[in-house]
Amino acid sequence: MRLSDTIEDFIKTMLQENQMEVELKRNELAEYFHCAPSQINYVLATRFTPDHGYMTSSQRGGGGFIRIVRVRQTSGDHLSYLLRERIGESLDAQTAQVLCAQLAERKVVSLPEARAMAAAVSPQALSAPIPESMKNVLRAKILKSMLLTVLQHAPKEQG
Amino acid sequence: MRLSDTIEDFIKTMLQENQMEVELKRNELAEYFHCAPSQINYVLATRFTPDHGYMTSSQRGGGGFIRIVRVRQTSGDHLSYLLRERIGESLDAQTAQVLCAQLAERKVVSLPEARAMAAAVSPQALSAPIPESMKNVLRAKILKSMLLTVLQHAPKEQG
DNA sequence: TATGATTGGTCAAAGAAAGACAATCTCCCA
DNA sequence: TGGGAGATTGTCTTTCTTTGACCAATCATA
Repeated sequence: MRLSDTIEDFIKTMLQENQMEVELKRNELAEYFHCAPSQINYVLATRFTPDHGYMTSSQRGGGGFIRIVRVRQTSGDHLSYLLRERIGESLDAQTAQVLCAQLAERKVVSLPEARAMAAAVSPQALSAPIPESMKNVLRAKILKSMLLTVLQHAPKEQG
Repeated sequence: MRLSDTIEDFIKTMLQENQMEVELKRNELAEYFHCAPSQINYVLATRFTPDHGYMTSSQRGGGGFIRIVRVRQTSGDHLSYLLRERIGESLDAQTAQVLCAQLAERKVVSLPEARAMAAAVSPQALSAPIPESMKNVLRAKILKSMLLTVLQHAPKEQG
């Protein structure tokens, strides 16, 4: 397994043990995993972004730290956020996969539905002789279309 | 026997020994068979396609791999019929909608899944400045991709 | 209040796979 | 025997990971 994945798992375990919020020391963690400190930043940048459902902040200097918080949102809010703000007119394949995974994790849609959505906007599904930019536009439309359909048939949410 | 056939058999044996799912290293396999790494891609492209009932994915960079998953066959090779004959290389919007409805009716997929699938290949989802023929090709690919993914995770069928 | 120690951040280069694609090569068959 | 489909190879590109050098902020303390 890749080091970055190991570190990712380690942090996620810490999060679960600490009410989805954790503070860590970059240098300590790097030493623990025998890696460059900047590798920690790499892991955060690629696996703990807002799209992944996390917020990070940090403080330098003596007693410095990195704080990671799992963001909570009601499923309805998340859905409208995706439709209104996040997806937009164009969406690359990678981001699309991340967003679909989050839909399931946040229980906005069921796991099978999330899988179907991810499949619909995967690189394989859209492999065709058209420019990547056009594929990204299609991705956004396809995903929105599916989300709207889910929304239409979703059971009404309790206030 | 041709090398490609040998590699094909090798992978299929691996699949049977590993619950129809396997991860391999392209370079390792190429070295094992004393061939160019790209030959592995050739084997995958010609013998492990969605039409053949396989889904592949991969990861580049350090610790990279290629994953191959065999989708469980439905009775009487119904899946192969759906992929090859019913969907084929191209599918117009109307036929796609009918097909999705049928998939739900015949319990090949659940109703929410069918809705998502229909939404993904609707005219609205694919509205873009590309020729209709291209859209139809995309429809077929998108639908196949979703169908395979859903069936791949479907509960085991009773004999 | 300056100053040095203590952290974390940024960025670019190096390394490690896999993908894309074109150029050959083989083998069969009309 | 010549053409074409399929098979093989080589090369260049892209993507992801790891590392390291240098920068910026904060704290402790003189």
